[in-house]
Amino acid sequence: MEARSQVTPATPPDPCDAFNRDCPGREVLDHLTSRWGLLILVGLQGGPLRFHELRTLIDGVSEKMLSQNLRTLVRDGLLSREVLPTVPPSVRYALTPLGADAAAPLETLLRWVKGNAREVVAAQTGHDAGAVTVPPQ
Amino acid sequence: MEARSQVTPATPPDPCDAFNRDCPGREVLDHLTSRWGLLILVGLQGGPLRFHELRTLIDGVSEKMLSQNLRTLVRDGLLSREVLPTVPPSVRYALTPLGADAAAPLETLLRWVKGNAREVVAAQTGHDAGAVTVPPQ
DNA sequence: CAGTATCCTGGGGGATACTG
DNA sequence: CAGTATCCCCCAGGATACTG
Repeated sequence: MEARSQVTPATPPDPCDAFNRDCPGREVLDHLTSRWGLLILVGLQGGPLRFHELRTLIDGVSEKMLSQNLRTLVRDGLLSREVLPTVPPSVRYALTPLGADAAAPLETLLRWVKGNAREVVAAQTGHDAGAVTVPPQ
Repeated sequence: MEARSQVTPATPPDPCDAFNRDCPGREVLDHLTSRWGLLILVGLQGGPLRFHELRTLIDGVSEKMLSQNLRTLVRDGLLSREVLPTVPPSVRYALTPLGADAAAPLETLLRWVKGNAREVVAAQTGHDAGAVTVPPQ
């Protein structure tokens, strides 16, 4: 294994660039940036939450979508799922170390949006106003 | 207004939290994290590109989707679109300052995926192997 | 409480063809 | 070259109902 010095001196073994269609990163990226997946990951940064707590936190998500996304993220190794042996069963979802790692840039993104959404909306309306295809006479 | 001081003393004027369903940030977030939107923004970090250059860079995108996403991002004020008066018309897309600002966290995310996609894939296969519903025998 | 199952609809998104 | 228009399929995702 260490005899491979001739091929690529210092090139990191990363053929997994999302700009390529066959890269597995495409799928991972889709999970991370899916509308609900992103909010789940970031929402869990404050600590573990139960199903219904997540449902409450993430306004507008349906049970189906929440459940579906949770399963995907657990499968991806980004979340852990722990069933507590209480009488009404309760399940606790938490970020794995890998998930916490992924959540960080997502939170940065979310914060950017929070701070700049209004500016974007302003740009939209400005654009719509300026893009008059039919100049008045 | 000040008579309502009992409710929330020092609430920051940011009702635009993407965790709320009616927040305009939801839509902005969708544009930023859409499969092609993200790659366009990050792809333009190296400098302006023309339509077909983007099409080549972003493997697998159709002309329709590229065009559609470009229009959306221009409208959002994240990209600029400049038509050059050449004989075969050429169009140059570039990040606006706002767009460059947004692209930064997206690039961080993309780099994370690039570095950790394999680990996620490994988690997936491990999960699939462990989740044997029908024990062999 | 924490889901799964089923039905159904809108639109994301690909392929192809045409235009300025 | 840089798109727009059209057709069409598939599935994300909501609503509702049922289960352990």
